[in-house]
Amino acid sequence: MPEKIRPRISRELSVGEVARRIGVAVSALHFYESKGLILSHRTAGNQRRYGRDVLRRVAVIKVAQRLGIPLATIREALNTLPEERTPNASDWRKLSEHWRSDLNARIRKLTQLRDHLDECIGCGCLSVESCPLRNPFDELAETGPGPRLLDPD
Amino acid sequence: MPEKIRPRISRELSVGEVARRIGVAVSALHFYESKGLILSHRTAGNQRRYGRDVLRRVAVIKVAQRLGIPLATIREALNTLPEERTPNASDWRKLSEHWRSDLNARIRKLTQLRDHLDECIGCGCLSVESCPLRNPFDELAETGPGPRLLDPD
DNA sequence: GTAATTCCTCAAGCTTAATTGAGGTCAAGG
DNA sequence: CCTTGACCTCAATTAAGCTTGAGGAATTAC
Repeated sequence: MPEKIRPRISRELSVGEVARRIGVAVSALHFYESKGLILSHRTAGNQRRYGRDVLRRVAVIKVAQRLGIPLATIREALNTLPEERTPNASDWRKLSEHWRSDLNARIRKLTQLRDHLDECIGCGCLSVESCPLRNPFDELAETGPGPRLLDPD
Repeated sequence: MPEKIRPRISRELSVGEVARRIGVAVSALHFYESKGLILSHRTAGNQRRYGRDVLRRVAVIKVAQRLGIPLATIREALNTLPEERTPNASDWRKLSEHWRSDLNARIRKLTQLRDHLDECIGCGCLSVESCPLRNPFDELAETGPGPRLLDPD
């Protein structure tokens, strides 16, 4: 046997390849693995090898982070993906639906804040009870009854 | 002189009073002071005393934090307020204007992200070059030339 | 006058999302 | 064979925004 199958051509990826291809640091991949967001198996020499779908997973992690979702929450969402098979388009779509309502809520909140900003900072009403900017409970208003601003979705 | 003017009735506030009235921890007020976001003077016994406008300042700090603005940036904004007199409605309004464009940019970004979410996570396009979700440079598009989504302000 | 609060300072700890470095191993090319 | 370069683990460090605790002083309440 003069030569093994060359790993460069196999569909398994090393940590450095994954890092280069999706533009994250190797240390970040180690970190994501330690937090349970991605999985790898090891070669005989204890090096990580990833299946191709890790590229998609990490891409999704980066997108979710831009949405402001913490890693722990991203991990939970990723854990809803099937483990027994490679996730398909429909699986990924479910993820994005999950986050879309979250995103809509956040957009709504920021929009509310913006719309009250001048009004409330300019005036003297910055009290927790009366001011829509200060009231920490308008979180509730987002999911509970009451008026909705923008994108009731 | 049977009794000093009672500090409770004076317009000066102790750190605990401020904390209770605006719903933050005393330690947070200490922290804001150490970071230069608020000022106090001291009694003969070295205790902090605040002018009334600290209530407004801290309320504004909390609102700005809900907008996602880091304390260092909030401090810079607060430093544009006049020191020689108590800030008036117009001074505060300038602050809110400063943050509004910031806010609009953030809302725009989140909205873009949302609009591409299904499309891009569902499909196979999550590459840094081609995908609007993955492209880290669409930050530039917000301040540079090119199409604008929502609220060109 | 004394007990209960409240306040003071300073240092250390917490969380998130990583990065950096030390010390050592693995793999590939010449 | 031997030198790079990529990889390994583990511990420490970073930054933001605070909180917690220790040890002690000031203020208020009775």
